[in-house]
Amino acid sequence: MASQSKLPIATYREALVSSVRENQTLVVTGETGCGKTTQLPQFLHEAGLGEGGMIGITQPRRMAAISVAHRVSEEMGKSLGGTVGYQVRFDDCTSPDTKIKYMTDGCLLRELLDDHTLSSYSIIILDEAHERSLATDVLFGLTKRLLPHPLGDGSLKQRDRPLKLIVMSATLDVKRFSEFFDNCPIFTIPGRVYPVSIHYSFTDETFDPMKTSYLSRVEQVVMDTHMEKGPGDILVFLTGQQEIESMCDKLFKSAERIDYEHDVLCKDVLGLAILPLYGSLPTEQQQRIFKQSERGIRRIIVSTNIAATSVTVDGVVYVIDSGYVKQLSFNPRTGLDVLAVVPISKSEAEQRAGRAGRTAPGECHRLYSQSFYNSLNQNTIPEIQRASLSSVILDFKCMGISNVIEFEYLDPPEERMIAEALKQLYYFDAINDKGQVTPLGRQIVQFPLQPNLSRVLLKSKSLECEEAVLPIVAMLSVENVFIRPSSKKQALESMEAHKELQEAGGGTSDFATLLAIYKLAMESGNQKRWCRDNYVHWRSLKTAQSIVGQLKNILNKQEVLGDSTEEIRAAPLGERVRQSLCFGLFSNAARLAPNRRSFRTMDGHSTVAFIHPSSVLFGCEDSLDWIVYHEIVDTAKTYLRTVCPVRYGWVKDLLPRLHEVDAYRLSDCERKRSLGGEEEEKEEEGPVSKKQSLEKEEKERENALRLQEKAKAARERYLSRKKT
DNA sequence: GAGCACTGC
Repeated sequence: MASQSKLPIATYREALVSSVRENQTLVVTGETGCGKTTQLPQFLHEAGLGEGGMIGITQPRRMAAISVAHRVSEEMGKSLGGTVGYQVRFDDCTSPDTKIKYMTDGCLLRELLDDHTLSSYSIIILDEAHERSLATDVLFGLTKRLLPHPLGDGSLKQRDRPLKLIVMSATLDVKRFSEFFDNCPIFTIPGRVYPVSIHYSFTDETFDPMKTSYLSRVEQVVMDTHMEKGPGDILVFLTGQQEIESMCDKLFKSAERIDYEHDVLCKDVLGLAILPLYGSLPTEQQQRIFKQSERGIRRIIVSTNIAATSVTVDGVVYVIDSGYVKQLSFNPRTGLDVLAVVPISKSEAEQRAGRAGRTAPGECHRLYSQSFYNSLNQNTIPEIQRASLSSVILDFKCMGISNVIEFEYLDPPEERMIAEALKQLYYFDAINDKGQVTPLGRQIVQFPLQPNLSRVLLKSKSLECEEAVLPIVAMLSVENVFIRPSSKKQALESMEAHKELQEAGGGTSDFATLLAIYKLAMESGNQKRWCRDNYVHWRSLKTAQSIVGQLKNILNKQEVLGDSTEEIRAAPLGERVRQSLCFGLFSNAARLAPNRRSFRTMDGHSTVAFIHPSSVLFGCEDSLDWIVYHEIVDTAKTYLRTVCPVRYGWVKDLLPRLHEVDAYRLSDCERKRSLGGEEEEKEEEGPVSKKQSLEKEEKERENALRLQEKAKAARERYLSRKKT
């Protein structure tokens, strides 16, 4: 209790409670560490505000939901799972007594699918809203519908008592949240953060964003900081695993050199510990970050963006910020996911700098110039505007939200992103050509999978091969299972090991390899050891195992029409598995080109692509004809990853569907619905002209961009001439 | 002949 009352939020207890009491919606803002996440739910509970139902608090991450629930139950002196509980995937720690429930945003979204009015909650708190995760953004719009008119749209009034909604966020961009909820009040809690001084390592003259030599600059700034500055750990933000590993090597070498030349470096700092930090790092190695450094040892943590939000590193006084991040975006024009290195946003830069001021005043060194900073976007583009939306759109359709274009988004995605999602859903027969959800769509939405994988799984049940397909689908939905070490010797060893696993799968398809890995690991006496010996990520495999269990439960509840005839039953298991894969992934079909090396995709884009070198079928192109793939990635070339040969006979009846309906026609169904529909005679003419006008718009946009580029280049040429 | 940031159901 003593530590609790010291939190900045304690002073505002009464004011906060009455604010919540008086308002339908409220935005609460305060820096990390002010105690809002742990204290506010307790205040509300103790004030009796949660009597009509639970107080639900969403978090973007599992770890946060679990650990916060632990802390709060301890503070309240109750056992976890009673008054205070949590729910994350695979782990429901709640009971009928639970009054305060911490959960992931994804979990609440799932719950909303079964209970459109969230009838078991009296208050919903959307925490960490500034992070703008896809699920939280969707929850913004969905919960708003539950609020009484005129705030909500009045479409859902079935709740016997109105829901209260609280949005919690760091201090940035809070006004927008309030505006979204009809200018609801904003409650600000002062935080406890130390000042961080900002230093730009470049001037405009010395900084060239096109030059990627910033790694050597990183090394120099880190070593300078180490040599010249007082105690405190150094946190370096880079973009990816490889970059981090090579930077750690570099730093290690130059630290050795300096050690040799100077003997003792800095009065208070006797040595260095150089620690890499990124998501796929084994958990034990990540744990080293949580341990405080030994006295006199300075830690240099070289990290991806994971240290900006997900992992808290204590003791950091110096932050070195590269200014870049790796970010995944979906390109609706090509249908490709692109993982690219892009400049961070201003708010991301602030977030990184803030990591230096958690325990003492700190310093942030930005490896760019002031004007580069000025040119950055204010905020990162929210995930909902970057991600593929097919799952979210299907969720909407199943919740009875018929018009997904007019839905109230905090930041609406581009219409072509929505159109692309509708098209995908139509391909899978999850919606019909009028944009209405089909019975298959209602089944697909039950699974925590990408829609195409749900379809694979459902087909496998009707072909009676789900025991083999379940692990495959699970393995496809976890992060990459193959470990690729950076050292040469180990890299060779890992390749040998992976070759053997491909052999074990029969060498026929990459999906078969995944199944073989799953089976072999399960059969081995010591899974962890087996994984280490075979260069397979144990963590991913464990997750896949849990997913298999979860999917099996859901699949058992589904009624699947058995189209399994005598003939099908007589077919070998491998055939049936491939047929299931083909049925779900047919929009990812590709055909061998006449050059007998490359493939052309059948998704309408007719992209030229190659089988990825890591595939078991790499080098066997000549013997193939039709394949389906799980992923298409644009790296050195356009590659198809995880592929499987299929028969033309399996795809030929499915493929026409890829050309049956136009994405914008589906969008039109959405728009028509918002007008009240029924304008039948316009059906023929409307969509075409709409499509044309959209194409025109697109063209105009492209032209404008091209002109901008041209002008920019001309200006740069001019400026450089002027300089010389 | 490659190279995957981070979450979540």
